[in-house]
Amino acid sequence: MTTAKAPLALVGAEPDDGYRLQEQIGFVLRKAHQRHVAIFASRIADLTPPQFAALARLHEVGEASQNQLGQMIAMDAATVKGVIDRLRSRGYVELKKHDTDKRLLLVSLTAAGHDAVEELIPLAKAITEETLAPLTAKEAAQFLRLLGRLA
Amino acid sequence: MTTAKAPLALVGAEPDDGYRLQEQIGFVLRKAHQRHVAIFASRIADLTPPQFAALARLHEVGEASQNQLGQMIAMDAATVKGVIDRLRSRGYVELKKHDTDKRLLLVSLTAAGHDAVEELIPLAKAITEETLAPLTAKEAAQFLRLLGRLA
DNA sequence: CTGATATCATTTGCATACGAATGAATTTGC
DNA sequence: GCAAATTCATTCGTATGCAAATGATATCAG
Repeated sequence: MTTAKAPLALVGAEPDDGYRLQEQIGFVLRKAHQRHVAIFASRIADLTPPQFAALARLHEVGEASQNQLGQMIAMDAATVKGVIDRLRSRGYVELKKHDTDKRLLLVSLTAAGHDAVEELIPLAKAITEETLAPLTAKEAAQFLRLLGRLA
Repeated sequence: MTTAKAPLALVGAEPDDGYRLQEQIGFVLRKAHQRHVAIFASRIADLTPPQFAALARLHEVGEASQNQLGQMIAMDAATVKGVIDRLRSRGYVELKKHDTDKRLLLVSLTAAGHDAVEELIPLAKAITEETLAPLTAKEAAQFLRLLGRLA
């Protein structure tokens, strides 16, 4: 039996021993996300990515209850409420009660919100491009495809 | 001029018009990260990913100042402090002042922290595997390689 | 040596993010 | 029809995450 504490020139058969944080998907995912958020902030200073996601989705679908919107942008009810509150205080969205179902609070873009989204969409595309800049076009497409399967 | 509001059976030559949140890297990255955190929580209930990252890094390097540790796990000083505080209140790490440089606060694992990391490392590997499960081994390797370039 | 700079830890304020609890309103099951 | 289960919005508590300010300490420049 081998009594060596550390493998000397190991033959590639002992994958269990080393643990490197850099190889853990979560750690790298977190760092990539951080980098993206920084790029976003440098180009769109007055909105956060979640806020923009809410506006962009409302621009697509027109109107939704808070819960529905949350599902559409992967946010739980508590988080959505905070995001919508802040967007409302800036005049980008408005709330109104549903006609028949008194539980629902419908969210929609104001005119200002609509204008803001349309102005920001080109910037958002540029942000995606800058985030993917370290990759070639082919790699970026591959990456987006795989990332989509993990999300 | 065309007055149609929506393109009817468009020929695939108009990439500028559509904006789909699903295609924005940040949105998908955020969702993938959320999914990973959920997997992590289901397997390691009593630590968060950042807390585990701090423990794992200390396990690698032995001892570091708060700022150094922050750089090693991509956390700013304010965030590190909170994470270390919580780990300390659980007895996983301890702090001591640097001998000569009175500004530095050195962080290191306690015996309990050391044991915890070694127990959790196999679970962390399983978490990475589960997160990458939607991909084949080849795709996962490719994905990790590309993600590393973006992080 | 000393004033300017830099570094470190800390604190505050704001913004996600989620679990859990709550009360109001709706839908289901029988 | 009506009790049970569900849905919705809200609130609370905890945990990142970052910008900015602060005070203590160290280093650097001249």
